[in-house]
Amino acid sequence: MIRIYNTLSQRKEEFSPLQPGKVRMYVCGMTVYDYCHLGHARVLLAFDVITRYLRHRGLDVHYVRNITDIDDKILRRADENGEPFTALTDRMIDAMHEDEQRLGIVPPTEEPRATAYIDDIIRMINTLVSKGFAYAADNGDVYFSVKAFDGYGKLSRKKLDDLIAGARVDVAEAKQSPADFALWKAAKPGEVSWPSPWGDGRPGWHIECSAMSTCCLGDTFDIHGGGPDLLFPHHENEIAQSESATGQPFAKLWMHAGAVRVNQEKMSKSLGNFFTIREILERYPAEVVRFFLVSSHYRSQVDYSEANLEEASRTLTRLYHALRGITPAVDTPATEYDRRFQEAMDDDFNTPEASSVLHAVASDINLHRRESRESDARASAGVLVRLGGILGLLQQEPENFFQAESVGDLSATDIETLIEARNQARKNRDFAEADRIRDDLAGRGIILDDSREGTSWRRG
RNA sequence: GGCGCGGUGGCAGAGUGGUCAUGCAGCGGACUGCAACUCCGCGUACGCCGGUUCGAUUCCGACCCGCGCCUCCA
Repeated sequence: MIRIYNTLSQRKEEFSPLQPGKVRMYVCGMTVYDYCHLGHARVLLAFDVITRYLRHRGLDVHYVRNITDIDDKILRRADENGEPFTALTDRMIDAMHEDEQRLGIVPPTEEPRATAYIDDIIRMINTLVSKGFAYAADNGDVYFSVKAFDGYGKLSRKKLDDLIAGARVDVAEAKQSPADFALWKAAKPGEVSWPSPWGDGRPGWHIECSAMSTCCLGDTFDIHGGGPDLLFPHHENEIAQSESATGQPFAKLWMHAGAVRVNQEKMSKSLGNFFTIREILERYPAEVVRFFLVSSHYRSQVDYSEANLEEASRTLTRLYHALRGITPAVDTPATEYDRRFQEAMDDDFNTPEASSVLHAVASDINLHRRESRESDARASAGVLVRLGGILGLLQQEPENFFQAESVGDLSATDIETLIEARNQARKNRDFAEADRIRDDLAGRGIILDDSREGTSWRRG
Protein backbone atom coordinates (compact mmCIF):
# COMPACT_ATOMS: atom_id res chain seq x y z
CA MET A 1 0.00 0.00 0.00
CA ILE A 2 1.44 3.30 -1.10
CA ARG A 3 0.75 6.36 1.01
CA ILE A 4 1.26 9.86 -0.34
CA TYR A 5 1.04 13.22 1.38
CA ASN A 6 -1.73 15.31 -0.15
CA THR A 7 -1.35 19.07 0.17
CA LEU A 8 -5.11 19.38 -0.23
CA SER A 9 -5.94 17.31 2.87
CA GLN A 10 -2.65 18.01 4.65
CA ARG A 11 -2.16 14.36 5.43
CA LYS A 12 -0.80 11.16 4.00
CA GLU A 13 -3.45 9.25 2.12
CA GLU A 14 -3.64 5.75 0.82
CA PHE A 15 -3.00 5.97 -2.90
CA SER A 16 -5.55 4.33 -5.12
CA PRO A 17 -5.59 5.44 -8.74
CA LEU A 18 -8.91 6.40 -10.28
CA GLN A 19 -8.35 3.71 -12.86
CA PRO A 20 -6.76 0.63 -11.30
CA GLY A 21 -3.21 0.09 -12.44
CA LYS A 22 -2.95 3.43 -14.18
CA VAL A 23 -1.67 6.73 -12.82
CA ARG A 24 -2.38 10.02 -14.50
CA MET A 25 0.00 12.68 -13.28
CA TYR A 26 0.52 16.30 -14.29
CA VAL A 27 3.47 18.39 -13.14
CA CYS A 28 3.96 22.07 -13.83
CA GLY A 29 7.08 22.40 -15.89
CA MET A 30 9.30 25.23 -16.92
CA THR A 31 8.70 28.68 -18.25
CA VAL A 32 11.40 28.66 -20.88
CA TYR A 33 12.97 32.11 -20.77
CA ASP A 34 16.26 31.11 -19.10
CA TYR A 35 18.35 28.08 -18.15
CA CYS A 36 16.95 25.72 -15.55
CA HIS A 37 18.19 26.28 -12.02
CA LEU A 38 18.61 24.17 -8.94
CA GLY A 39 14.99 24.62 -7.89
CA HIS A 40 13.89 23.16 -11.20
CA ALA A 41 16.30 20.29 -10.65
CA ARG A 42 14.62 19.53 -7.35
CA VAL A 43 11.18 19.28 -8.89
CA LEU A 44 12.46 17.38 -11.89
CA LEU A 45 14.27 14.87 -9.70
CA ALA A 46 11.46 14.52 -7.17
CA PHE A 47 8.93 13.56 -9.82
CA ASP A 48 11.50 11.49 -11.64
CA VAL A 49 11.95 9.31 -8.56
CA ILE A 50 8.20 9.23 -7.98
CA THR A 51 7.59 8.12 -11.55
CA ARG A 52 10.34 5.50 -11.40
CA TYR A 53 9.01 4.10 -8.16
CA LEU A 54 5.35 3.97 -9.20
CA ARG A 55 6.41 2.16 -12.37
CA HIS A 56 8.57 -0.18 -10.32
CA ARG A 57 5.44 -0.98 -8.31
CA GLY A 58 3.77 -2.05 -11.53
CA LEU A 59 1.70 1.04 -12.21
CA ASP A 60 1.30 2.43 -15.70
CA VAL A 61 2.21 6.07 -15.20
CA HIS A 62 1.10 8.64 -17.73
CA TYR A 63 3.30 11.57 -16.83
CA VAL A 64 2.54 14.95 -18.37
CA ARG A 65 4.84 17.89 -17.79
CA ASN A 66 4.07 21.07 -19.64
CA ILE A 67 6.23 23.77 -21.12
CA THR A 68 5.13 27.37 -20.76
CA ASP A 69 6.42 28.90 -23.96
CA ILE A 70 4.44 32.14 -24.00
CA ASP A 71 4.50 34.55 -21.10
CA ASP A 72 5.53 38.09 -20.02
CA LYS A 73 9.03 37.10 -19.02
CA ILE A 74 9.61 35.31 -22.30
CA LEU A 75 8.48 38.28 -24.34
CA ARG A 76 10.55 40.69 -22.29
CA ARG A 77 13.68 38.56 -22.56
CA ALA A 78 13.25 37.99 -26.30
CA ASP A 79 12.80 41.71 -26.71
CA GLU A 80 15.99 42.42 -24.75
CA ASN A 81 17.85 39.91 -26.88
CA GLY A 82 16.34 41.33 -30.04
CA GLU A 83 15.16 37.94 -31.24
CA PRO A 84 11.80 36.36 -32.00
CA PHE A 85 10.37 34.78 -28.86
CA THR A 86 10.27 31.38 -30.54
CA ALA A 87 14.03 31.52 -31.09
CA LEU A 88 14.47 32.05 -27.36
CA THR A 89 12.03 29.35 -26.33
CA ASP A 90 13.40 26.80 -28.82
CA ARG A 91 16.89 27.36 -27.51
CA MET A 92 15.85 27.10 -23.88
CA ILE A 93 13.82 23.97 -24.50
CA ASP A 94 16.85 22.33 -26.09
CA ALA A 95 18.98 23.38 -23.13
CA MET A 96 16.38 22.04 -20.72
CA HIS A 97 16.33 18.67 -22.45
CA GLU A 98 20.09 18.57 -22.32
CA ASP A 99 20.08 19.31 -18.58
CA GLU A 100 17.45 16.66 -17.97
CA GLN A 101 19.37 14.11 -19.93
CA ARG A 102 22.53 14.79 -17.99
CA LEU A 103 20.64 14.42 -14.73
CA GLY A 104 19.19 11.14 -15.94
CA ILE A 105 15.60 12.33 -15.72
CA VAL A 106 13.09 9.95 -17.29
CA PRO A 107 11.25 11.92 -19.97
CA PRO A 108 7.59 12.64 -19.36
CA THR A 109 5.09 10.70 -21.42
CA GLU A 110 3.85 13.94 -22.91
CA GLU A 111 5.32 17.41 -22.94
CA PRO A 112 2.64 19.79 -24.15
CA ARG A 113 3.56 23.35 -25.07
CA ALA A 114 1.16 26.17 -24.32
CA THR A 115 1.32 27.64 -27.82
CA ALA A 116 0.12 24.33 -29.24
CA TYR A 117 -3.01 24.47 -27.07
CA ILE A 118 -4.31 27.96 -27.83
CA ASP A 119 -7.57 26.60 -29.28
CA ASP A 120 -8.23 24.48 -26.22
CA ILE A 121 -7.40 27.38 -23.96
CA ILE A 122 -9.83 29.66 -25.78
CA ARG A 123 -12.48 26.97 -25.62
CA MET A 124 -12.06 26.66 -21.87
CA ILE A 125 -12.19 30.41 -21.34
CA ASN A 126 -15.32 30.49 -23.44
CA THR A 127 -16.92 27.87 -21.27
CA LEU A 128 -16.01 29.84 -18.16
CA VAL A 129 -17.47 33.04 -19.59
CA SER A 130 -20.68 31.34 -20.66
CA LYS A 131 -21.10 29.67 -17.27
CA GLY A 132 -20.65 33.00 -15.54
CA PHE A 133 -17.27 32.28 -13.94
CA ALA A 134 -15.40 34.78 -16.07
CA TYR A 135 -15.96 38.11 -17.69
CA ALA A 136 -14.46 40.17 -20.47
CA ALA A 137 -13.22 43.55 -19.30
CA ASP A 138 -13.29 46.74 -21.32
CA ASN A 139 -9.58 46.59 -22.04
CA GLY A 140 -9.81 43.27 -23.92
CA ASP A 141 -8.62 41.16 -20.99
CA VAL A 142 -10.73 38.30 -19.69
CA TYR A 143 -10.73 37.65 -15.94
CA PHE A 144 -11.79 34.80 -13.74
CA SER A 145 -14.24 35.92 -11.11
CA VAL A 146 -12.93 34.39 -7.95
CA LYS A 147 -16.07 34.97 -5.91
CA ALA A 148 -18.05 32.86 -8.41
CA PHE A 149 -16.18 29.73 -7.36
CA ASP A 150 -17.13 28.54 -3.88
CA GLY A 151 -14.09 26.39 -3.34
CA TYR A 152 -11.58 29.16 -3.84
CA GLY A 153 -8.82 28.87 -1.24
CA LYS A 154 -9.28 25.18 -0.45
CA LEU A 155 -5.74 24.26 -1.46
CA SER A 156 -3.80 27.19 -0.02
CA ARG A 157 -6.21 27.72 2.88
CA LYS A 158 -6.57 31.35 2.14
CA LYS A 159 -9.72 33.28 2.84
CA LEU A 160 -11.09 35.27 -0.01
CA ASP A 161 -11.78 38.28 2.19
CA ASP A 162 -8.16 38.38 3.33
CA LEU A 163 -6.97 38.20 -0.24
CA ILE A 164 -9.17 41.04 -1.31
CA ALA A 165 -8.23 43.12 1.70
CA GLY A 166 -4.54 42.42 1.24
CA ALA A 167 -4.41 42.89 -2.51
CA ARG A 168 -2.58 45.82 -3.96
CA VAL A 169 -4.71 48.35 -5.67
CA ASP A 170 -3.58 48.61 -9.26
CA VAL A 171 -3.92 51.74 -11.24
CA ALA A 172 -6.34 51.49 -14.14
CA GLU A 173 -7.68 48.26 -12.76
CA ALA A 174 -10.05 46.51 -15.08
CA LYS A 175 -10.87 43.74 -12.62
CA GLN A 176 -14.16 43.62 -10.78
CA SER A 177 -12.39 42.35 -7.70
CA PRO A 178 -8.70 42.61 -6.80
CA ALA A 179 -8.47 38.83 -6.33
CA ASP A 180 -9.62 38.11 -9.89
CA PHE A 181 -6.94 36.94 -12.27
CA ALA A 182 -6.38 37.09 -16.01
CA LEU A 183 -7.38 34.23 -18.30
CA TRP A 184 -6.70 36.12 -21.50
CA LYS A 185 -4.46 39.13 -21.95
CA ALA A 186 -5.16 41.61 -24.72
CA ALA A 187 -2.19 42.12 -27.02
CA LYS A 188 -0.17 45.27 -26.67
CA PRO A 189 0.88 46.91 -29.96
CA GLY A 190 3.49 44.86 -31.79
CA GLU A 191 3.17 41.94 -29.39
CA VAL A 192 2.68 38.38 -30.57
CA SER A 193 -0.97 37.41 -30.38
CA TRP A 194 -3.65 34.95 -31.32
CA PRO A 195 -7.19 35.82 -32.42
CA SER A 196 -9.98 35.17 -29.95
CA PRO A 197 -13.63 36.09 -29.37
CA TRP A 198 -12.35 38.91 -27.13
CA GLY A 199 -9.85 40.25 -29.60
CA ASP A 200 -6.23 39.47 -30.26
CA GLY A 201 -4.22 38.42 -27.26
CA ARG A 202 -2.55 35.57 -25.46
CA PRO A 203 -3.45 33.23 -22.62
CA GLY A 204 -2.80 33.93 -18.96
CA TRP A 205 -0.42 31.61 -17.18
CA HIS A 206 -2.86 29.69 -15.00
CA ILE A 207 -5.33 28.76 -17.73
CA GLU A 208 -2.61 27.07 -19.78
CA CYS A 209 -2.14 24.39 -17.18
CA SER A 210 -5.86 23.85 -16.72
CA ALA A 211 -6.30 23.39 -20.44
CA MET A 212 -3.27 21.20 -21.04
CA SER A 213 -3.87 18.96 -18.05
CA THR A 214 -7.51 18.28 -18.88
CA CYS A 215 -6.73 17.81 -22.57
CA CYS A 216 -3.99 15.29 -21.86
CA LEU A 217 -5.43 13.54 -18.82
CA GLY A 218 -9.17 14.21 -18.64
CA ASP A 219 -11.30 16.32 -16.30
CA THR A 220 -10.22 14.38 -13.22
CA PHE A 221 -6.85 12.77 -12.74
CA ASP A 222 -4.72 11.32 -9.97
CA ILE A 223 -1.78 13.54 -9.15
CA HIS A 224 -0.91 17.15 -9.76
CA GLY A 225 2.54 18.26 -8.74
CA GLY A 226 4.87 21.21 -8.85
CA GLY A 227 7.25 23.45 -7.01
CA PRO A 228 6.47 24.81 -3.56
CA ASP A 229 5.88 28.35 -4.67
CA LEU A 230 3.23 27.34 -7.18
CA LEU A 231 0.78 26.37 -4.49
CA PHE A 232 -0.59 29.87 -4.47
CA PRO A 233 -1.79 31.40 -6.65
CA HIS A 234 -1.05 29.08 -9.57
CA HIS A 235 -2.47 25.81 -8.31
CA GLU A 236 -5.32 27.43 -6.45
CA ASN A 237 -6.29 29.16 -9.68
CA GLU A 238 -6.01 25.97 -11.69
CA ILE A 239 -8.50 24.30 -9.39
CA ALA A 240 -10.89 27.22 -9.70
CA GLN A 241 -10.68 27.25 -13.50
CA SER A 242 -10.85 23.54 -14.09
CA GLU A 243 -13.57 22.67 -11.64
CA SER A 244 -15.68 25.61 -12.77
CA ALA A 245 -15.27 24.69 -16.42
CA THR A 246 -15.81 20.94 -16.17
CA GLY A 247 -18.04 20.72 -13.11
CA GLN A 248 -15.86 17.80 -12.05
CA PRO A 249 -13.25 17.43 -9.32
CA PHE A 250 -9.80 18.30 -10.67
CA ALA A 251 -6.71 16.50 -9.35
CA LYS A 252 -7.26 14.05 -6.48
CA LEU A 253 -3.83 14.50 -5.00
CA TRP A 254 -1.60 17.55 -4.86
CA MET A 255 2.11 17.09 -4.35
CA HIS A 256 4.64 19.83 -3.72
CA ALA A 257 8.41 19.55 -3.57
CA GLY A 258 10.40 21.39 -0.90
CA ALA A 259 12.34 24.56 -1.52
CA VAL A 260 16.05 24.76 -2.25
CA ARG A 261 18.19 27.21 -0.33
CA VAL A 262 21.80 28.08 -0.98
CA ASN A 263 24.14 28.43 1.99
CA GLN A 264 21.15 28.97 4.25
CA GLU A 265 19.79 31.77 2.13
CA LYS A 266 16.94 31.98 -0.28
CA MET A 267 18.21 31.42 -3.77
CA SER A 268 17.77 34.61 -5.73
CA LYS A 269 19.43 36.56 -8.47
CA SER A 270 19.85 39.63 -6.30
CA LEU A 271 21.83 37.69 -3.69
CA GLY A 272 24.09 36.36 -6.41
CA ASN A 273 23.58 32.79 -5.27
CA PHE A 274 21.55 31.63 -8.20
CA PHE A 275 22.80 28.38 -9.68
CA THR A 276 21.77 26.89 -12.97
CA ILE A 277 21.84 23.15 -13.47
CA ARG A 278 24.63 23.46 -15.99
CA GLU A 279 26.78 25.50 -13.62
CA ILE A 280 26.39 22.87 -10.94
CA LEU A 281 27.18 20.06 -13.34
CA GLU A 282 30.50 21.73 -14.08
CA ARG A 283 31.40 21.29 -10.45
CA TYR A 284 29.82 17.99 -9.48
CA PRO A 285 28.93 14.80 -11.31
CA ALA A 286 25.24 14.51 -12.08
CA GLU A 287 24.91 11.43 -9.93
CA VAL A 288 26.27 13.29 -6.92
CA VAL A 289 23.66 15.99 -7.42
CA ARG A 290 20.97 13.34 -7.67
CA PHE A 291 22.26 11.56 -4.59
CA PHE A 292 22.35 14.82 -2.65
CA LEU A 293 18.73 15.55 -3.47
CA VAL A 294 17.60 11.99 -2.82
CA SER A 295 19.29 12.11 0.60
CA SER A 296 16.52 14.28 1.94
CA HIS A 297 12.81 13.83 1.66
CA TYR A 298 11.21 15.41 -1.41
CA ARG A 299 8.99 17.65 0.71
CA SER A 300 11.69 19.00 2.99
CA GLN A 301 13.74 22.06 2.36
CA VAL A 302 17.32 21.38 1.26
CA ASP A 303 20.37 23.54 1.55
CA TYR A 304 22.76 23.55 -1.36
CA SER A 305 26.30 24.12 -0.17
CA GLU A 306 29.73 22.92 -1.07
CA ALA A 307 30.02 21.00 2.20
CA ASN A 308 26.74 19.19 1.58
CA LEU A 309 27.64 18.27 -1.98
CA GLU A 310 31.09 17.08 -0.93
CA GLU A 311 29.49 14.88 1.68
CA ALA A 312 27.08 13.47 -0.87
CA SER A 313 30.05 12.72 -3.07
CA ARG A 314 31.90 10.87 -0.31
CA THR A 315 28.83 8.88 0.60
CA LEU A 316 28.14 7.87 -2.97
CA THR A 317 31.79 6.90 -3.28
CA ARG A 318 31.32 4.42 -0.46
CA LEU A 319 28.44 2.80 -2.32
CA TYR A 320 30.40 2.51 -5.54
CA HIS A 321 33.37 1.16 -3.60
CA ALA A 322 31.22 -1.74 -2.50
CA LEU A 323 30.40 -2.53 -6.12
CA ARG A 324 33.92 -2.17 -7.39
CA GLY A 325 35.38 -5.24 -9.05
CA ILE A 326 32.23 -7.31 -8.67
CA THR A 327 29.92 -8.54 -11.37
CA PRO A 328 26.48 -8.10 -9.83
CA ALA A 329 24.27 -11.13 -10.09
CA VAL A 330 21.16 -10.69 -12.19
CA ASP A 331 17.69 -11.83 -11.18
CA THR A 332 18.61 -12.12 -7.52
CA PRO A 333 15.49 -13.14 -5.59
CA ALA A 334 13.84 -10.42 -3.52
CA THR A 335 15.41 -10.04 -0.11
CA GLU A 336 14.60 -8.52 3.25
CA TYR A 337 16.33 -5.41 1.93
CA ASP A 338 13.93 -5.17 -0.98
CA ARG A 339 11.10 -5.37 1.52
CA ARG A 340 12.55 -2.62 3.71
CA PHE A 341 13.28 -0.47 0.71
CA GLN A 342 9.73 -0.84 -0.54
CA GLU A 343 8.31 -0.15 2.88
CA ALA A 344 10.26 3.10 3.02
CA MET A 345 9.29 4.17 -0.47
CA ASP A 346 5.65 3.20 0.02
CA ASP A 347 5.56 5.69 2.86
CA ASP A 348 5.38 8.89 0.85
CA PHE A 349 8.58 8.15 -1.06
CA ASN A 350 10.90 8.19 1.92
CA THR A 351 14.15 8.22 -0.01
CA PRO A 352 16.44 8.94 2.99
CA GLU A 353 15.14 5.82 4.69
CA ALA A 354 15.43 3.90 1.42
CA SER A 355 19.01 4.98 0.97
CA SER A 356 19.87 3.74 4.46
CA VAL A 357 18.86 0.33 3.10
CA LEU A 358 21.35 0.84 0.29
CA HIS A 359 24.06 1.31 2.90
CA ALA A 360 23.05 -1.84 4.70
CA VAL A 361 23.37 -3.80 1.47
CA ALA A 362 26.75 -2.20 0.77
CA SER A 363 27.97 -3.29 4.21
CA ASP A 364 26.87 -6.81 3.42
CA ILE A 365 28.80 -6.80 0.17
CA ASN A 366 31.94 -5.55 1.91
CA LEU A 367 31.64 -8.19 4.58
CA HIS A 368 31.02 -11.02 2.11
CA ARG A 369 33.97 -9.88 0.12
CA ARG A 370 36.26 -9.59 3.09
CA GLU A 371 35.36 -13.13 4.04
CA SER A 372 35.76 -14.36 0.46
CA ARG A 373 32.16 -15.33 -0.13
CA GLU A 374 32.21 -14.35 -3.79
CA SER A 375 28.78 -15.55 -4.84
CA ASP A 376 27.14 -13.94 -1.82
CA ALA A 377 28.94 -10.71 -2.68
CA ARG A 378 27.69 -10.89 -6.26
CA ALA A 379 24.15 -11.59 -5.10
CA SER A 380 24.20 -8.63 -2.72
CA ALA A 381 25.68 -6.45 -5.43
CA GLY A 382 22.76 -7.44 -7.63
CA VAL A 383 20.38 -6.24 -4.93
CA LEU A 384 22.26 -2.97 -4.53
CA VAL A 385 22.21 -2.22 -8.23
CA ARG A 386 18.55 -3.14 -8.43
CA LEU A 387 17.48 -0.94 -5.52
CA GLY A 388 19.77 1.89 -6.56
CA GLY A 389 18.26 1.78 -10.01
CA ILE A 390 14.83 2.57 -8.62
CA LEU A 391 16.29 5.87 -7.45
CA GLY A 392 18.24 6.34 -10.66
CA LEU A 393 21.52 5.62 -8.87
CA LEU A 394 24.44 3.20 -9.14
CA GLN A 395 23.80 2.32 -12.76
CA GLN A 396 27.22 3.10 -14.15
CA GLU A 397 30.34 0.98 -14.01
CA PRO A 398 32.19 1.79 -10.78
CA GLU A 399 35.37 2.41 -12.76
CA ASN A 400 33.52 5.02 -14.82
CA PHE A 401 32.29 6.69 -11.69
CA PHE A 402 35.72 6.73 -10.07
CA GLN A 403 37.75 7.58 -13.08
CA ALA A 404 35.54 10.02 -14.97
CA GLU A 405 37.84 12.57 -16.45
CA SER A 406 37.51 16.29 -16.51
CA VAL A 407 39.63 18.58 -18.63
CA GLY A 408 43.27 18.95 -17.71
CA ASP A 409 43.35 15.77 -15.68
CA LEU A 410 46.03 13.15 -15.90
CA SER A 411 45.02 10.50 -18.41
CA ALA A 412 44.20 6.99 -17.30
CA THR A 413 47.23 5.63 -19.16
CA ASP A 414 49.59 8.01 -17.38
CA ILE A 415 48.12 7.07 -14.05
CA GLU A 416 48.45 3.38 -14.74
CA THR A 417 52.05 3.81 -15.80
CA LEU A 418 52.82 5.52 -12.50
CA ILE A 419 51.02 2.82 -10.56
CA GLU A 420 53.12 0.22 -12.34
CA ALA A 421 56.29 2.09 -11.40
CA ARG A 422 55.15 2.32 -7.81
CA ASN A 423 54.36 -1.37 -7.61
CA GLN A 424 57.76 -2.15 -9.00
CA ALA A 425 59.33 0.04 -6.32
CA ARG A 426 57.26 -1.72 -3.66
CA LYS A 427 58.42 -5.06 -4.96
CA ASN A 428 62.00 -3.82 -4.58
CA ARG A 429 61.07 -2.59 -1.12
CA ASP A 430 61.96 0.94 -2.17
CA PHE A 431 59.12 2.41 -0.10
CA ALA A 432 60.45 5.94 -0.27
CA GLU A 433 60.03 5.92 -4.04
CA ALA A 434 56.66 4.12 -3.80
CA ASP A 435 55.34 6.72 -1.35
CA ARG A 436 56.70 9.54 -3.45
CA ILE A 437 54.66 8.34 -6.43
CA ARG A 438 51.57 7.86 -4.30
CA ASP A 439 51.88 11.32 -2.75
CA ASP A 440 52.51 12.85 -6.13
CA LEU A 441 49.33 11.29 -7.48
CA ALA A 442 47.42 12.30 -4.36
CA GLY A 443 48.52 15.87 -4.96
CA ARG A 444 46.91 15.65 -8.39
CA GLY A 445 43.67 14.28 -6.99
CA ILE A 446 44.29 10.61 -7.60
CA ILE A 447 43.71 8.21 -4.72
CA LEU A 448 45.17 4.72 -4.81
CA ASP A 449 43.52 1.68 -3.30
CA ASP A 450 45.71 -1.40 -2.78
CA SER A 451 44.08 -4.78 -2.43
CA ARG A 452 44.93 -8.43 -2.85
CA GLU A 453 43.92 -8.19 -6.49
CA GLY A 454 46.22 -5.26 -7.15
CA THR A 455 46.06 -1.50 -7.11
CA SER A 456 43.05 0.47 -8.30
CA TRP A 457 42.63 4.22 -8.44
CA ARG A 458 39.99 6.92 -8.38
CA ARG A 459 39.71 10.61 -8.79
CA GLY A 460 39.00 12.11 -5.39
C1' G B 1 -0.76 40.48 10.00
C1' G B 2 -2.88 35.66 7.50
C1' C B 3 -1.82 30.48 5.98
C1' G B 4 1.65 26.50 6.18
C1' C B 5 6.25 23.76 7.49
C1' G B 6 10.15 22.82 10.78
C1' G B 7 13.61 22.90 15.29
C1' U B 8 17.14 15.47 16.47
C1' G B 9 24.24 13.93 18.56
C1' G B 10 30.30 18.11 15.43
C1' C B 11 27.55 18.15 10.45
C1' A B 12 23.75 16.05 7.03
C1' G B 13 19.27 13.52 7.76
C1' A B 14 15.18 9.53 8.95
C1' G B 15 12.08 7.72 12.66
C1' U B 16 9.47 5.96 17.04
C1' G B 17 5.09 6.25 23.25
C1' G B 18 9.36 2.01 26.49
C1' U B 19 16.54 -2.31 23.12
C1' C B 20 19.29 0.02 16.31
C1' A B 21 18.26 4.93 11.92
C1' U B 22 21.79 5.80 8.26
C1' G B 23 25.84 8.58 6.29
C1' C B 24 29.96 12.13 6.80
C1' A B 25 33.53 13.72 10.35
C1' G B 26 36.18 11.99 15.13
C1' C B 27 38.36 8.14 18.44
C1' G B 28 40.31 2.88 19.60
C1' G B 29 41.53 -1.90 17.37
C1' A B 30 42.28 -5.37 12.96
C1' C B 31 44.23 -5.41 7.93
C1' U B 32 48.66 -2.75 5.39
C1' G B 33 55.83 -1.96 4.36
C1' C B 34 53.23 2.77 5.80
C1' A B 35 48.66 4.61 4.12
C1' A B 36 43.98 4.45 1.55
C1' C B 37 39.82 1.04 1.13
C1' U B 38 37.42 -2.56 4.23
C1' C B 39 36.06 -4.94 8.90
C1' C B 40 35.14 -4.81 14.47
C1' G B 41 34.13 -1.46 18.42
C1' C B 42 33.18 3.64 20.80
C1' G B 43 31.22 8.42 21.81
C1' U B 44 27.84 12.63 21.77
C1' A B 45 20.61 13.73 20.59
C1' C B 46 15.87 14.79 20.31
C1' G B 47 14.53 24.00 21.14
C1' C B 48 12.11 25.63 26.03
C1' C B 49 8.18 25.16 29.85
C1' G B 50 3.99 22.72 31.46
C1' G B 51 0.30 18.56 30.83
C1' U B 52 -1.43 13.37 29.67
C1' U B 53 1.03 8.51 30.82
C1' C B 54 3.78 3.42 34.71
C1' G B 55 6.96 5.71 30.86
C1' A B 56 7.53 11.02 25.90
C1' U B 57 12.33 13.03 21.56
C1' U B 58 7.59 10.75 19.86
C1' C B 59 0.68 12.78 22.05
C1' C B 60 -1.63 17.78 23.91
C1' G B 61 -1.02 23.16 25.19
C1' A B 62 1.88 27.66 25.76
C1' C B 63 6.42 29.98 24.55
C1' C B 64 11.07 30.94 21.83
C1' C B 65 13.63 30.48 17.20
C1' G B 66 14.11 29.36 11.85
C1' C B 67 11.91 28.80 7.02
C1' G B 68 8.20 29.05 2.93
C1' C B 69 3.91 31.32 0.67
C1' C B 70 0.58 35.59 0.72
C1' U B 71 3.60 39.74 -6.07
C1' C B 72 6.52 36.93 -11.38
C1' C B 73 9.17 32.73 -9.29
C1' A B 74 10.15 25.35 -9.18
